[in-house]
Amino acid sequence: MTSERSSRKGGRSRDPRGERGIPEATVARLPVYLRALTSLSDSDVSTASSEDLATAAGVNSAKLRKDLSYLGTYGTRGVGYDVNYLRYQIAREIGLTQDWSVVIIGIGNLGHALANYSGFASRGFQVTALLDSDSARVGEAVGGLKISSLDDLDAIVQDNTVAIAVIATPAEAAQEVCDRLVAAGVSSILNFAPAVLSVPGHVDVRKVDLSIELQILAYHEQRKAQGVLADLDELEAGAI
Amino acid sequence: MTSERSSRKGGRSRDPRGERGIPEATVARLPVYLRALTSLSDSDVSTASSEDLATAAGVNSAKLRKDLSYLGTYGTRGVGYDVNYLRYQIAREIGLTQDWSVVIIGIGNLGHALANYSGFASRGFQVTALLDSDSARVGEAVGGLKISSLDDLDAIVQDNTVAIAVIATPAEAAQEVCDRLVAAGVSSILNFAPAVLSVPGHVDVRKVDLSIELQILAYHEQRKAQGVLADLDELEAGAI
DNA sequence: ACGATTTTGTTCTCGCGTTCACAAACTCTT
DNA sequence: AAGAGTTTGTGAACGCGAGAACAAAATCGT
Ligand SMILES: NC(=O)c1ccc[n+]([C@@H]2O[C@H](COP(=O)([O-])OP(=O)(O)OC[C@H]3O[C@@H](n4cnc5c(N)ncnc54)[C@H](O)[C@@H]3O)[C@@H](O)[C@H]2O)c1
Ligand SMILES: NC(=O)c1ccc[n+]([C@@H]2O[C@H](COP(=O)([O-])OP(=O)(O)OC[C@H]3O[C@@H](n4cnc5c(N)ncnc54)[C@H](O)[C@@H]3O)[C@@H](O)[C@H]2O)c1
Repeated sequence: MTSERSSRKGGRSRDPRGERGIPEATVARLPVYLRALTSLSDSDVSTASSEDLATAAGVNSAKLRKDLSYLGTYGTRGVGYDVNYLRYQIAREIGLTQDWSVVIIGIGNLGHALANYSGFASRGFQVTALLDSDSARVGEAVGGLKISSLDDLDAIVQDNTVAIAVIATPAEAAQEVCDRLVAAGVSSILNFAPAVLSVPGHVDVRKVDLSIELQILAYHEQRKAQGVLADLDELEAGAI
Repeated sequence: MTSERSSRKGGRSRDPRGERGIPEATVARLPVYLRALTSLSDSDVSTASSEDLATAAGVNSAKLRKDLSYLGTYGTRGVGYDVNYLRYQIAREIGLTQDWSVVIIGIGNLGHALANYSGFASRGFQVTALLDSDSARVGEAVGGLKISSLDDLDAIVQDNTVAIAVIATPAEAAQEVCDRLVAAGVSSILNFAPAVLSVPGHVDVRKVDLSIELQILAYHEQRKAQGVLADLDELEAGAI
C-alpha cells in the first residue's frame, strides 16, 4: 500500500523452514489493533469483542478475527478477547517486547521533526543517532542527541546494533546513503526521499511519499468533480 | 499500502455512470511513473521502452505496460513511449494539469517541516494556509505564510476552494479537526496523526503512520533474526 | 518488398485478500 | 441441567492484482 511492498516474497504459504508466516496485509494491520488495545486498556476496559475492536480499529470484524487467528486462538467464544493478554501477544508477534535502535540520516527540515518526535520511544523505538553529511550541522544538539558525521556510520551501527535506519536526505543522496547503510549492516530502511532505492534481497525497504499520497487524493478529487459535471450535463440535457 | 485504503469501493468494474475507472493499485503507481518520466525528460531522453521505464520506477515491465494500458494506447510497438507525451497524459489523468490548494492544520514539529517543504509546489500542490488552535502560534510566519486561527477555517476553505487538507495535530484532536474540515467542505484528507478517522462516504482519507511503518520493519527484522537462530540450531544439531 | 527484430497491448492463469456465513464453544438465566 | 443467547474461529466463494506468455504492430536492414 500505500507503500513499496516488502522486497521478500509475501504470504503465509509454506516457508522453506516450515514456519507459519503472517500475511503481509495482516502484519500491516496488527499495529493498528495494538493501538486500539492500548487505548482500551488505558480506559480500564479489560475485555473486548471482535466487534468492539474492529470499530476502534476502523475495520470489519470478520477481517479482524481472521487476522488474529493467524497468531493463535487467544479469544474466548461467547466472551471476546482479554485486552491486556491480546495486547501482549500482538506486541510479541511484531517484536515489540524488545527495544529497537533507530538511526536517522539527514537532519534537515524533516529530520528535525522526526528527531524531536516522542511517539517513537513510547512504542519501543529508540533513536540512538542522528547523522548528517553537512559539517556545519555536525555537533548541533537535536532532541537530546548530537548530530554525528556520516563518517561515523559504521561505528555507530556496530555499537548500537542498529537494524533500522530512516533516510531523510534529499532524493539525490538517497541511493548512496542507502548503499552505505547496507554496507554497514543495516537491513531495514524507512525512506522519506522521493527516490526508488535498490537493495539486496535481504534488506527491507519501506517508503513514505507524501507527494504520492497527495496525487492519489487529487486523482479521486478530480473524479468526484467530473461526476458532478456529468450530472450537470444530464440535467441540462433534460434527462430528468 | 502503507496506508488506509480509500473509503470508496475500488476497482475498474462498471461504474453506475459507465466511466472507466483505473484500479487503485495502478493509481498508486502512476505518480512513480510520472517521477521517472520527469527525470528522463530532464536528462533529455525523448523515448523510453517499458523496460527502461520499469527499471527507473522499480517495477516489473509487464505491470507497467498493463498500468499504462488503462489510460489508453500511448506507446508505439517496436519503439516505446514518447517521454513528454506520456508524461502529459499521466499528469492529466491524475489531475495535475490544474493546481490544487492545500491547507495544513497543526503547525508543530511536523507541520513546520511540511510548511517549509518545497517539493509540494513543484508537483502542483500549493499550500495556501496554515492553521493552528494555539493562539500563541497564530500570526507566526512559516515558509512564507502566516499561521491563521482555526476559527478562520470556513472562510479560508471557501476563498481558496480547498479540496485537500493535511492533519498534523496530536491524535486526540484529529477527529474533531477532521469533522470541522468536512463541515467546511473539504473532501480529501491526508492524516499524520495516529488515529482512526471516521468520515462520510464522499470524503477520502489517507493516512501516513510512521510508527506503523517501523513496526512492520521490526516484524520482518525479528523474523530474519529467528531464521538465523534456527540455522544455528540446525548447525548445532549436526544437521550438516 | 520482405523477412528479422523490437516492443507494445492483452489474454490467461494463479495466488492473495476480503467477506459471508455458520458450526463450535462459551456464558447466563431459569 | 437445559435451553437461549453470544461471540469466536474458519471453510468457502469471489474479486483484484501480479506476472508469464504471446499475437499484433511498428521499425530496420537488405
Ligand atoms: N520536509 C518535508 O516535509 C518533506 C515532505 C516530504 C518529503 N520530504 C523528503 O524528505 C527528504 C528531506 O527533506 P527536508 O525537507 O528535510 O530536506 P532538507 O534539505 O531540509 O534536509 C536534508 C538534509 O540532508 C542532509 N544531507 C544531504 N546529503 C546528505 C548525505 N549524502 N548524507 C547525509 N545527509 C545528507 C543535508 O545536510 C540536510 O541537512 C527529502 O528527500 C524530501 O524530498 C520532505
Ligand atoms: N513529529 C514527527 O516527526 C511525527 C512523526 C510521526 C507522527 N507524527 C504525528 O503528527 C502529529 C503532529 O506531530 P508534532 O510532532 O508536530 O506535534 P506537535 O505537538 O509539535 O504539534 C502539534 C500542533 O498541533 C496544534 N494543535 C493542537 N490541537 C489542535 C487543534 N485542535 N486544532 C489545530 N491545531 C491544534 C498544536 O498547537 C501544535 O502546534 C501528531 O499526531 C504526531 O503523532 C509526528
